[in-house]
Amino acid sequence: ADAAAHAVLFDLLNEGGAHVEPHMRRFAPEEIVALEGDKVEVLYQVIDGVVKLYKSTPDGRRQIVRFLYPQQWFCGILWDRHRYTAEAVGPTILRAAPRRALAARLHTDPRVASLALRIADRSLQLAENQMLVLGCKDASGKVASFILDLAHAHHKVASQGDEERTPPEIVIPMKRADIADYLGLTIETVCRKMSDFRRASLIEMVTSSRIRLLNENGLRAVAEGRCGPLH
Amino acid sequence: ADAAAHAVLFDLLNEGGAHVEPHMRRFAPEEIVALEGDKVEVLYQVIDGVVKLYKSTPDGRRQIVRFLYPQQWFCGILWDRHRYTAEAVGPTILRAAPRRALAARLHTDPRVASLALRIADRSLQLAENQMLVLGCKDASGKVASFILDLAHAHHKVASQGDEERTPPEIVIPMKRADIADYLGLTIETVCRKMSDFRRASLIEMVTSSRIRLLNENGLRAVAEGRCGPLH
DNA sequence: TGTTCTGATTGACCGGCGTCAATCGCATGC
DNA sequence: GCATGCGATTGACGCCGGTCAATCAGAACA
Repeated sequence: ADAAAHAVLFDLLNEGGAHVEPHMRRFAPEEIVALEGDKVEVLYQVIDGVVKLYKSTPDGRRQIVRFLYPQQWFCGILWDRHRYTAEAVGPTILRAAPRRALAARLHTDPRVASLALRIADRSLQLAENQMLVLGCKDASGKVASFILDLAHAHHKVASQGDEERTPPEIVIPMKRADIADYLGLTIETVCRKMSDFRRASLIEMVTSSRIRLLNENGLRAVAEGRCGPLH
Repeated sequence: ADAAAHAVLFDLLNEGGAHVEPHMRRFAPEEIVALEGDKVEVLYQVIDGVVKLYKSTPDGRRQIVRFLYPQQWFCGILWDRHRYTAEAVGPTILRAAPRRALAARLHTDPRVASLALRIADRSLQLAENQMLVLGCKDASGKVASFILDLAHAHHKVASQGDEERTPPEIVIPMKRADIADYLGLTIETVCRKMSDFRRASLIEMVTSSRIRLLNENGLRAVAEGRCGPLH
């Protein structure tokens, strides 16, 4: 339902009088898409890959506010300047649309405003959920929550040989440092917790960036704090 | 600029065909305004007092997502159900408007959609800033940031005798437990940090709920992490 | 296939913050 | 005035997670 809203916005843009030509842009890993504080000239939609949005503190720390997955908009129609930096996690393809074209229709076309509202509201909901994770959960809970979110966002790759009765693989597209900056932890703690989960047979690590959920309910128990320390 | 948007929404509601009669409601301290999960029937605007919005975890912890101050909307036009609980901090007066009246005009009146977008976007910005605080800052930084936010939100009470050259008082309307749940800390840590600030002459505590900024730049240094421990 | 580099993992150590508990301060009611 | 109770404050103590450092694993490249 959310993905639908994101997909429709571009169609709206091209219909009617505004003959806008959105164009694709390709980004390399670690490449900056937009810099915090820069003017917002262009809105992006993720076509393929993942983008991280982060704010930096004066003392060099980073907080990743959100990861953007395919279909989702990097959308500051109302913003004069970017509130955070957008950076490609891996090789990424984005669709770009000039902000002015959409901003102009914001006050005339209720459908544009309504869709923008829906997208902003979805962003708000994600931010609120993340605040709960950041403020209430311990390290184990944070990492477990993150893995479960990944699993249910359908960013998984079905296991090729489906003959076996093993759960599908989950691809973790970002590196440990990004996970740490997203969860308010350090790289080392993220690693340790994932190793804990592996030792407790909650997950299986195919590679460091591909895992399998062996015990989803157990992981959910950890995420919700019901659960002692994993000896 | 933000307060203006909040104020205008009600005028929009009453103009035109919708003869809506918004009515005032009075709430006692700790009184629940809306419960997480309940249907959203009514939208509220704070007239006087402060409201806290919080999510609860299965294990009894709370995360206060935001404090609402006068003029601000508790606004889930798009929501089927409340995403968090709203509770009055002190004696509070709210103005209520039926959600249907606004939701109906969302898809026809661009001004309603545009204003709702502006409010949602502002909420998003506040949530993002709070994520930075929750994820990146230590206890001192969190409490210092909170005090500075209060100071600049103009919720201060000018000191009666203005003859003296002392900074104006800042009223802290919520109790320590609420501050703790907002910052992801415990009551004790909040107390300790405020005592640290007092001992370092960064603030003066007139009462436990009324303070004065003695050294705003020093407090900002603490908030931004530039600053050793306050011996 | 070997080299190199980046990222992931594990270990040792310790300091900040949570936990538990006692005390204080202030408001409210009898 | 005195009792009661809630919230704020301070102290003691222990553990989780940050810091520093070493090692491992896998990808990229010649």
